[in-house]
Amino acid sequence: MSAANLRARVRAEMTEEIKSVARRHLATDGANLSLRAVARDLGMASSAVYRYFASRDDLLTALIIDAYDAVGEAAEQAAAGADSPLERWLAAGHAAREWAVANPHEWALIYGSPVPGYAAPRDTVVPATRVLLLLGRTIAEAYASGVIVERPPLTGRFAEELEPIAAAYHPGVPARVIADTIAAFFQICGAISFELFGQLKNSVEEDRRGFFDYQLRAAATLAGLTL
Amino acid sequence: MSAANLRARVRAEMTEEIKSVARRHLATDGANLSLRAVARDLGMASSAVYRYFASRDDLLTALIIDAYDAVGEAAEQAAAGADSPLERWLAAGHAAREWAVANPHEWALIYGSPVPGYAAPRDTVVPATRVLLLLGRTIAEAYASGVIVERPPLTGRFAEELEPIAAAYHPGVPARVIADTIAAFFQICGAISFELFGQLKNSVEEDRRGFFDYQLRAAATLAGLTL
DNA sequence: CCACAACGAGAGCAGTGCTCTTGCCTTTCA
DNA sequence: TGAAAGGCAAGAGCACTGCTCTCGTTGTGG
Repeated sequence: MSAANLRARVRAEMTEEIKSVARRHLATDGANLSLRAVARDLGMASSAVYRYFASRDDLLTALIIDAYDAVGEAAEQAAAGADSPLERWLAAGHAAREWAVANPHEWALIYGSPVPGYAAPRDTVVPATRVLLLLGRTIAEAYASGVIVERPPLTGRFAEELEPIAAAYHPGVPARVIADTIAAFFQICGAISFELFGQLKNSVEEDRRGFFDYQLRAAATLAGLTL
Repeated sequence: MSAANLRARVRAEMTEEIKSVARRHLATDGANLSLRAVARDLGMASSAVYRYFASRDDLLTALIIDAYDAVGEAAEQAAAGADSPLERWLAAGHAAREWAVANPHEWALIYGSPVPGYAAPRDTVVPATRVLLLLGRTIAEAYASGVIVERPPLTGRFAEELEPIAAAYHPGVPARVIADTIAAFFQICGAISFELFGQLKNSVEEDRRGFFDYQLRAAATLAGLTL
């Protein structure tokens, strides 16, 4: 019993340790981290790592899922402490950015260019939607209490694709509101990525949080939240 | 004279050919393309490539500059054929997206995660700003003719960082208008990246152009353009 | 015409992901 | 309790990588 659990526990600890070291290597080598170097850091043969992850891509998948969950968790935690939709929106956005600033390479792993030759397995789909769903819920709640700006309904073929999704995740909320939330989400992620990927160099260098706050409020307006 | 040009011409052609093959490899291997494989495709020794590019990063830099110029050129061309600010905005945006869809890996190279260990040299700065500057000019022109929505001026520390930049590139245009244009630019790039990086999977699959058109108009509103 | 620089090829170094074999040691079950 | 089974780590090995160095060759400016 406890003996049987020993193996499993050791295995789980080892798996976590590998991921932890891999995350450190992510910071210097990005997505093409070296499995051999990770193994070296752990004082084990590279082949031994394959007992825990079938391939380097499998290790990456694990890191990706963890990253989605971490940023989702951070945003949800922050949002839980706010009591108006706008405050929740701002709290979630700032939390996401702060997590990204603290873990830039993990952000790049999930919102940056896809790793070449790497196809995201199904396990990543659900964690990947956490932040967007949180924003969606925030807007849905605001819509229910009538503080979302009234706008004409969606037109065009893409509306037919978006409507079932809107109905599934946020029943009762018009697809138009969801579309605007998605647009706002794109803007937020774009802002974070541009900052992290160094595209803000030589422009806003000091007050990046303030700049992001401005962006975040613009996104809120875009989503229909009345400031 | 003509003999002197021979070497130079052959060198220029060879350089272009290497870049061309490298661009093809970019499509399958992304930023960690193999210099050796490129050399093999060209029927030359890998060491010979080093006569043209000092390192793989140098090759990447050349590709990055070309990519910035290509998307900038595409957007400018499209914008030139439009005669109202809104039309110019939409034309530039769609042109950028279409270029990105046609050259997804080059888009990833310039707007995706930074290549680990790669520091963008100064040569990339100017081409990198072409699209944003085009959008800025479009909005500045609209502002001059009075069709930009009037909004309160910027506040906060970042405003002081943004004002000199706004004044330098678009004199007479308030920093607030520039900030909103940047926000719109972030949203556009975010929308393109999300589409290209596969994050739209299982949502909008068919009418992506229509969806992007919606995003683009939302961005225009964000920038203060009256639809 | 000739010294020189540009050039291509090949060998070589240190590193990579991944596989396969070998031996150890824990778990499991008769 | 003892033996079969299986998880596990290690090491060798394969084909690959970026990059350097050396060595002949070839085009070029003085």
